[in-house]
Amino acid sequence: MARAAQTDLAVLAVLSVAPMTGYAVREAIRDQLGHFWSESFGQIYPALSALVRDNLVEKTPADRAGSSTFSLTPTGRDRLLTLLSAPATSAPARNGLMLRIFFGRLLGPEACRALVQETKDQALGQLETFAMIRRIMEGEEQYAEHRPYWTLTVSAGEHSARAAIAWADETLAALETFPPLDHP
Amino acid sequence: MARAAQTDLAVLAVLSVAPMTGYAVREAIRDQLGHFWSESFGQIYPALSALVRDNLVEKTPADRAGSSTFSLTPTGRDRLLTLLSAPATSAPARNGLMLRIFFGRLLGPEACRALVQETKDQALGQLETFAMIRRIMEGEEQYAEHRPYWTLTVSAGEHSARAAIAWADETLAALETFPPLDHP
DNA sequence: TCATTCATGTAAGTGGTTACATGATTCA
DNA sequence: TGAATCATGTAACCACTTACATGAATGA
Repeated sequence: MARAAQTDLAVLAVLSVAPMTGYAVREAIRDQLGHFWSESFGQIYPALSALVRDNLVEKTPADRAGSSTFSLTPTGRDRLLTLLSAPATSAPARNGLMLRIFFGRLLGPEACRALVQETKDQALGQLETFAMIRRIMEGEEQYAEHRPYWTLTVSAGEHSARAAIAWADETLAALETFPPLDHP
Repeated sequence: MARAAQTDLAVLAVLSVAPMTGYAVREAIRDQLGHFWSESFGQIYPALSALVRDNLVEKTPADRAGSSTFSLTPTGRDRLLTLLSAPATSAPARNGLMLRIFFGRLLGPEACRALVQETKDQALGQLETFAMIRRIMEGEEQYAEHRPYWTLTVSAGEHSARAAIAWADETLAALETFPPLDHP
């Protein structure tokens, strides 16, 4: 297995939609994949260099402004398909909210309510964001072939956010019935 | 900010329920926190050593079998409350499934259906696991004060799994209407 | 002219995983 | 007697984050 296959995958994938600069790759990852993927800034350029070295990506000479465009080579496209077909390795779970709720007896019901309310507010905000993304996507015609798939990921985000809100409502109600802290 | 605060938090938290061996800490994290938290094996003992060095955890001398019990000191309890009160730092999102769906046009509807079906099956399995956890928790009386909080995290897992199933059903239906790959 | 955005990188540090290594205890 | 479990650790490696550093183009 190649090292940093995850980052390679994301970079190759965004380049498959259109050739672009490294800066644009970063923006695409942040703006289009942002709600389910992230690459830290300092990783994209090293990854691009390695991909160019391995002939998976082609770099056009820099113009006078110093910017250059990167595009997929045929080999790069093959590699992308291979990576996409490989099973997704999921990062180990680390949900700080759940850890705090699990040991909620130590914090007490009041502090837990605050945490849950915060989560609910975030989920509500996410729903608004997704609604906005849907509106934006309706207007764009150039990526018509991709749009049905993109919509599926938005829908997943919405399902997840609604689930979070439903849980939060139940939990806020339940926490009202919990006894307060003995040792405040 | 302390280094490895996340691991310290998890270790201190499980020790707050009862004193135990390092091995038992590992098992508790895997078995009780497993569905929302993980610590890799090689991190627990170093973390325990550091916590002992900093007087947050007390280590009883090893018996002839070489095992020793760790327990929270009063300072350790304070530190635990501090860490629990700090805002949860969430790891950057990296959802391999969503990445593959987003670029689903490259894989084609059939391959996507397989991925989504797999996700649905996993979620169904999780629901069974949660049902089992609920049954087990009903029987245990010794941690009665913690149980209401533990139940909240199980409920969160159930909400999340049901949301995944609902999304999967919608998505499987939608994918049937997508045009097949042009370049197979 | 000055702030913002576009653009490309490097370097240090670190949190975390994986694999290795060892040995006692328990129970079949 | 031998396998599985309990128990404790180390070492190497790596992916990733954060901060640093630089400079051109754009537009107010």
